[in-house]
Amino acid sequence: MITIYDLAKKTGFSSTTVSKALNNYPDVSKKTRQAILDTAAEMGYLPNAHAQSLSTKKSWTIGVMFSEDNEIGMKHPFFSAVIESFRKQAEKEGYDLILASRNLRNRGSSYLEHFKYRGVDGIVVICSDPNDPQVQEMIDASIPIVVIDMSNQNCSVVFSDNLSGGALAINYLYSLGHTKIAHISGEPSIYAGQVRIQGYKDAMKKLKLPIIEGYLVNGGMFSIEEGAKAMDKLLDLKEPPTAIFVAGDHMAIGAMEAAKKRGYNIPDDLSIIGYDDIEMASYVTPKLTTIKQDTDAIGIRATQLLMKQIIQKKKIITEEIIPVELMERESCKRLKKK
Amino acid sequence: MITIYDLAKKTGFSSTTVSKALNNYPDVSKKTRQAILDTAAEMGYLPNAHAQSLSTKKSWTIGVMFSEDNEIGMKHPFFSAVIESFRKQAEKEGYDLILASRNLRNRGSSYLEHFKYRGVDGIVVICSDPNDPQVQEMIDASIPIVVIDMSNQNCSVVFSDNLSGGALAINYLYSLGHTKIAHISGEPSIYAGQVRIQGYKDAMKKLKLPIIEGYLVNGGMFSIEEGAKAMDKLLDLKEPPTAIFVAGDHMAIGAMEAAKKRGYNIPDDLSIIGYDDIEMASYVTPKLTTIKQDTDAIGIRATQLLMKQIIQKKKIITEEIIPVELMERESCKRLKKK
DNA sequence: CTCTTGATCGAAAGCGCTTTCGTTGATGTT
DNA sequence: AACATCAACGAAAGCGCTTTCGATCAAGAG
Repeated sequence: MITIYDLAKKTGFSSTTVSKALNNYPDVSKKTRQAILDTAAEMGYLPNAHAQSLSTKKSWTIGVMFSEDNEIGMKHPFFSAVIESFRKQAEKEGYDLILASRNLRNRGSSYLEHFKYRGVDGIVVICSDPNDPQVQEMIDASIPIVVIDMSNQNCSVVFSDNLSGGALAINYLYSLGHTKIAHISGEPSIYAGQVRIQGYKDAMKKLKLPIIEGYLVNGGMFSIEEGAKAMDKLLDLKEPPTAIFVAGDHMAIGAMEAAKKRGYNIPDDLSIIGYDDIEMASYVTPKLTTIKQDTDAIGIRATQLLMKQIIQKKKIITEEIIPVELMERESCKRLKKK
Repeated sequence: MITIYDLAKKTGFSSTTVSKALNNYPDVSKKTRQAILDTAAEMGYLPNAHAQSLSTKKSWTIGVMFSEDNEIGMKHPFFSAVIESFRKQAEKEGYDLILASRNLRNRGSSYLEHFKYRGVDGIVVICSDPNDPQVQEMIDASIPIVVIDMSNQNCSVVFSDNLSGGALAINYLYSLGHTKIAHISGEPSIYAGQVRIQGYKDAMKKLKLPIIEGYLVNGGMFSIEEGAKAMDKLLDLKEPPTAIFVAGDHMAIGAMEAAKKRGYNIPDDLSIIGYDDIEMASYVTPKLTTIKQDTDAIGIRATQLLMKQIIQKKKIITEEIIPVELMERESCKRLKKK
C-alpha cells in the first residue's frame, strides 16, 4: 500500500503538503499540487479510508437496517426497491451503504452499538414496527437518522400516504358501484397496516357505507398465505363483500388465489385492489389493480433528509408523506346490478 | 466517545493492558481482565472500528458489487435473494457488507479502487458478464474474491448448474412428448445465457432432436418485454414449436403474455418452462414450470469460499456448481397427438 | 533600506487502537 | 543465597491521515 509518505518522498515535499494538495487546501501552489497529483496518479495512490475516518471523524458511510420480523430482509420487493433507490442517491453524494448485523463479532450487540462501532455518518432504517426497541434506541441516539415506512415524533420519517391510499382504493371501488367493501388489513401493530385500516374506515364513513361485521379481517404480516386465509374468512361470511381492499399486494395475490380456488371469478364476482404495486401485480391473472407506492421517491426523499441532517449536524424532526397512485388494471370491475 | 484510555484511567491500568484484556490476550490476570471488562460495560465502551482496522489491517467488511447493465441492481429477485443469503451467512462470521459505488467522492474510480480504499477483506460480485472489465480488474487483483453467476479460470466462482438445468428442461419437455422444442435464450455474452444455450443444444442433440431454423432466439437481457418479443418471433414461424425452454422466468412470463395475446392457450397449445423460480413464477397463470436456482445454497457456498480465502490469505481458484431443480407446475403439458 | 504582507510549506501532535519487547516482582530450584 | 523461571503489566512505536500553528521567503509599502 502506498501512502502519502511515499508521495512525499517521491516529490520532495512534506507529507503535510501532500495531504493538503490532495485535499485542495488553498495554501499550496498550483505547480506543486499538480506535481503531487501527477505522481499520485502515477504511483497509483489511494487514500486509506480508515485512517481518514479516524482522523476526521467522518466515514462517508451510512448504516442501513431493516427490521426483519418476517425474516425476508432484502427479498421483499418493496424494501429492496427503496434501498436500491436510496443507494443510487447516496452514491451521488459520495456515501457507501453498510449493511450491518446485530452481531458485533462474538458478542451480540444492538444495531445502534454496531453502527457506532462502524462510525457511520447516518442511519437509514426501513421498519414498519413502531415499537421495535432497536429502532427506538437508534432514534433516541444522536446519530442522524431517517426511518422509512413508519411514523415517529422524534426523528425524520418518510412513508407513503397510507391514509389517502386507503381513500383512493375505497372511492374507486365505490365509483364502480360497490358498497359492500371489506378490508384485509395488515397487522395493526405495523404502522402501514394500522394507517391503512384507518384509511379504510375513514373513507367508508365519508361515503356513509357501513362496515359490516366481519368485513375487517387481519391479514397479519402481509404474506401471500395469510392473504389467502383472510379471504377464506371473508368468503365464509353469510353476506360476503363484493369488493375487497387488501393492504398489500402479496396478500391480495393470496386472496385472489383463495377466491379462485373457491370458484369465484375475479373481477366478475369480486373486485380486489391491492397495495404496493410490486412487479408481480402486473403479471398475475387478472392483473392486479393496486395502490402504487413510489419507492423511488421514498428513497430519494430519505436520502435528502439524511444528507441535510448530516450536513447541519443536527437531527431534524419531520414527516415526509409520499403520494400514492391508483394503478387501474383488471382485478376490479363495475358491480353488476342484480 | 469513550476510548481505551478512559478505561485505563478509570481502572488504573495502562492502555496496553486494557487493550489486551479486551482482546483476550493471555498475559493479563483473570482479575484485572474482569475489572476492565466490567468498567467497559459500565462506561458503555465501544471499540472504534476505524482505529482497529488501521492498526490491524483487517476491516471485517466485505465489498459487494453487482454489474448493473440492466440498471436494476438489487431489484432483481435472483440477485437480492443471493445477497440476502450471503449477508446472513457473512454476519455469522462477523462481517458486514458494504455496497460500494463507483464514485469515490468526486473522482470517479473503479470498483476495485473503491474497495481498496475501503480496505475490505474480501469482495463478492454478482455478475453475469464474463467480459466486464471492472470485474476482470478485481479478479486480477490480490484481494480475496468470489464471483457468482459466471465462470472464470482465475478465481473462485459459484453458479448454478446451467448445463444440467438446460438438460432437465429439455428432457422434461421431451418426456411430455414434445419434439419441436425452441429456446428463448438470454444474451449469449452473458455467462448464464450462453451456458443455457449450450445445455439446450446438448440435450437436443442427445435426444436426436433437430433444432429447427429459427428455434433459437435471443431474448437479450432477460426482461419481460424481451421475452414477449422473442415469443412473437417464434410464433411467426411457419412451423412454430410446441414447447419452449426460456432462459429466465421474467422472459418466460413475457413470453406467456405474448402467446396469450395471440390467442394461444398455455399449456394446451404451448408448453413453457422457465429458469430461476422467482417468486412470481408461482403466481402467474398458469403457474410457471421452471428450473429453480438454489439462491440460498449459492449464497452460503460463496460465503464459505470467501472466508476460506480470507483465512488462508491466498486466493483459491475453484468452481462450485450448485444443483438446480425442476419445479413442475402448470405451464407444461403432454403433447396431444394429432 | 526596513517593515508588513501574503503566499508556500513543514513540524508535530493527535485520532484510537495493536503489538513488540522489556521490566518487575514473585515463585521455585539447587 | 544465588539463580532461573514465569506471570503480569507497561512504554513506546506504529498504522495513514488531518490540521494547527509557525517558519520562511519574496514582493510590495513606506
